[in-house]
Amino acid sequence: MSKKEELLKVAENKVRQGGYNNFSFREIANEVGIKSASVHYHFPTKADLGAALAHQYTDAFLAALGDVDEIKSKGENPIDRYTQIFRGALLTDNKMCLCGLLGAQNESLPEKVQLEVKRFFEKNLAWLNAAHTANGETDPSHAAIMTVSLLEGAMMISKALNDHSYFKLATR
Amino acid sequence: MSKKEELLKVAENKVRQGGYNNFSFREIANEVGIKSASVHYHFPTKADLGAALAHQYTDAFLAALGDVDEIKSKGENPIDRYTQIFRGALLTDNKMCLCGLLGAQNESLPEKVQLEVKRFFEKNLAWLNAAHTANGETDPSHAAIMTVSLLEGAMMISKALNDHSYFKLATR
DNA sequence: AATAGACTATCTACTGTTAGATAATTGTTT
DNA sequence: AAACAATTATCTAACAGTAGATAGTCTATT
Repeated sequence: MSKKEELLKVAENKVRQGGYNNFSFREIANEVGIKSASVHYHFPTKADLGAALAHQYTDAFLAALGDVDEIKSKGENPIDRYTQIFRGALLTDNKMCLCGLLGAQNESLPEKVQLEVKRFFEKNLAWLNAAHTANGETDPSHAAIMTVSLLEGAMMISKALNDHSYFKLATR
Repeated sequence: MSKKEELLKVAENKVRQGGYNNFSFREIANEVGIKSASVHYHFPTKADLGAALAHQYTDAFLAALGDVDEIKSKGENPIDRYTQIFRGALLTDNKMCLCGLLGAQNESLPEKVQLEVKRFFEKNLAWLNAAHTANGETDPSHAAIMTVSLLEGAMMISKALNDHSYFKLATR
């Protein structure tokens, strides 16, 4: 793994724990074994790093989701798949959704980062819309916002109460 | 309004925009017209201020909710009341729920603050449990976590997309 | 020779925090 | 009523630590 990739990985964990201000160039540089000034070679500004982080996260998330039609053709429910990916993020990593946390603190973020967070949710809603449509829902766009809201909210509250059983209960 | 109250008000707005790290003693001192050192007279440490903030927010929230039985006796639905209070927080102030944002970044917060955030959600769930019970729900504790998750999540996503119509759609 | 990727060294601005002083008010004792 | 003591709320000044960022240098690999 390149230093650049290592930096993103380390920063992602920190942001998912405490938001955009929860990492510094010095910290992540130390953790991957380079100097803080060298981080600026890969990411000119902190906003660039934050934007790259959210972009990469979104791409990985969409890749994990896969194609709605393909899921349907296997006889699976895409909404179950979606829920499982959220569950994995919380239970395996014990971390918030990166873009959920960034979205909540949206107003204080550099514009570059805001745009990437927006992209995450637009792509999510589009995918969920397609999924609910494929499921024959009468109001797929309503169902889409309900699904993502419930999951992000349940994640947030499970973190706040430090008890994942709340997430499990909400997604039962 | 006393300086102490002013400090809390100003800090609350900043935290609701960008989280716990989105205010400094200097900033809030400037905004209320005192010196940063004087803030420490009212709140020894930043953790004390954060905890006071969340505690006050919770108390005000509970006061606004009122008593479930009283609401029922007027023939109103307490869940509608609950939803309306969230809606007001988002549409009027254009701000996140304080404890929602803090809950999301829980891991990075001082323990004092974590405890107050936990209190917020425990009190909310208890209130919602009573409300759903009064409404005759078959599984009130499940309904309670669903309600608060959906509202917090919808709030987060509306902030992320900078479009309150998503909240309206989710709470239709 | 040129580029990539790191380095050293430094900058300015800001962080929470503390010490110590001051003035104004309030309460208590003479 | 006057004198003393304590409390409240603020101030100035300074601290050590951290923030993101920049300029210039070195060393490999291409």
